[in-house]
Amino acid sequence: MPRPRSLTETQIAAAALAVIDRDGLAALTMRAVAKELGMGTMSLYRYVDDREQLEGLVVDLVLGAVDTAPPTGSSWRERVATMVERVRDAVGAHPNVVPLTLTHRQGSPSSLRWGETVLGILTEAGIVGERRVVALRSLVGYLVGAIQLEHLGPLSGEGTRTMATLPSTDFPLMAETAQQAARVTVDEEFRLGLAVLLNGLAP
Amino acid sequence: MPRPRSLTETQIAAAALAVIDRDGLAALTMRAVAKELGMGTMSLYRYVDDREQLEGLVVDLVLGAVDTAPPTGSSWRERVATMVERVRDAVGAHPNVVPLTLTHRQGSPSSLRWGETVLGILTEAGIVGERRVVALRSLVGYLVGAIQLEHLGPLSGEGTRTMATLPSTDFPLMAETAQQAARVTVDEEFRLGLAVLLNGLAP
DNA sequence: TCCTATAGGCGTACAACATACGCTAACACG
DNA sequence: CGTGTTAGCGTATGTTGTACGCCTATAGGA
Repeated sequence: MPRPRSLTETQIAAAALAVIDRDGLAALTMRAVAKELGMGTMSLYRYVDDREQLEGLVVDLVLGAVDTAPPTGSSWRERVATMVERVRDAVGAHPNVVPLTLTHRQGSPSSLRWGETVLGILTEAGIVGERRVVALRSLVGYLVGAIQLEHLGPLSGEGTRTMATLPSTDFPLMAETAQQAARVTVDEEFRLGLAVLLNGLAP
Repeated sequence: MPRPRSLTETQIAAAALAVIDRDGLAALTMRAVAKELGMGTMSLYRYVDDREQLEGLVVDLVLGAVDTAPPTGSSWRERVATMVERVRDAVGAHPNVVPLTLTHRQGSPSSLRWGETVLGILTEAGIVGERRVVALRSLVGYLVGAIQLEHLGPLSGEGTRTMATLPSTDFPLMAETAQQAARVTVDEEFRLGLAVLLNGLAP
């Protein structure tokens, strides 16, 4: 009976994501998103209660791109690693949204599906009960932290270079480690750290 | 020759931290901090270039409370765990600053001292070279991620309760895991996850 | 003792922001 | 062809970070 909506939540999230990808996270304003959609600013509020809700939609969109189907791989470690790396890749495709992924609680369907798949792999591997709780928690913790460090942290890219030029007298081990770290790819570091964690899950 | 400064950076950071602790992170405005210091708003800019720099001072203050002296403990794992938990405790004392700890690159002296001490323990344990790089990176990654989840994430506190009331038909393992997780303390989860990681570092 | 250079303190001003409110017009259904 | 509902939006408000320029407190030299 009433006038139909002309926009879907996905379209709105896509517009916001386009703004973020193009102009950075600081450029995410209600005005900018509305303009991206070709609407007036206040029209956006017909679809979204709040700026915070808009940010949530963006996170959902990015995380929704993660393939949550159980991967086919030989060992359970490889399969879990694949699941973790899928999230890393999805987020890595939109580096500017990284800060949002934390502020916004991920109770989204994508996150649930992802967790369900990972728990399935762990269960097949004989990890159940409290050990499974800790395993999932550790994996998510490492994933979140590593993504964060990769995109904002001191140990990656520019930060490593800065540390490598430290006064070696005050922090000799840090300086040495920074130089060694420069010879390791960001991808390798992520994978190797994940391997350490998976290794620690062994019975 | 000129008029002397009446405030130290620490005093400013403390005032900002007081505002954050009392009224939340959203209440951190230049006006609020200035009022907390009993000054006019613009006077703050004599000491700080930017709001971002002010946030950096707050993070430094919180992280500066971490004891970076090498702990006395039997095994190297225990000593590393102590170092990691010291950071968790320091940040946990001011939960509202958690989002700031990530946005702001930690090249602070406290972080460097902390890293140096941890690297020392790892070196004593015979972990050197690339393995040491990966070890430090994993530890920091887990630390950052776990803190984040603990304070903003879906797997802790209220989030767990929400998940426990999920439709068990769609996500049976997630629902089961959430119920099991409810019987594990947040502290226990953090420590056990850390133990998994440390276990994985074994040669 | 007074003078002066320097920098601290702050009032005002402005642009950008999120968002409340209320209007008008478009649509679906009878 | 009405009529009710809602989309779209113009206007207005309060809050934010911060540039600018004034006044004044202070320390060192005269």
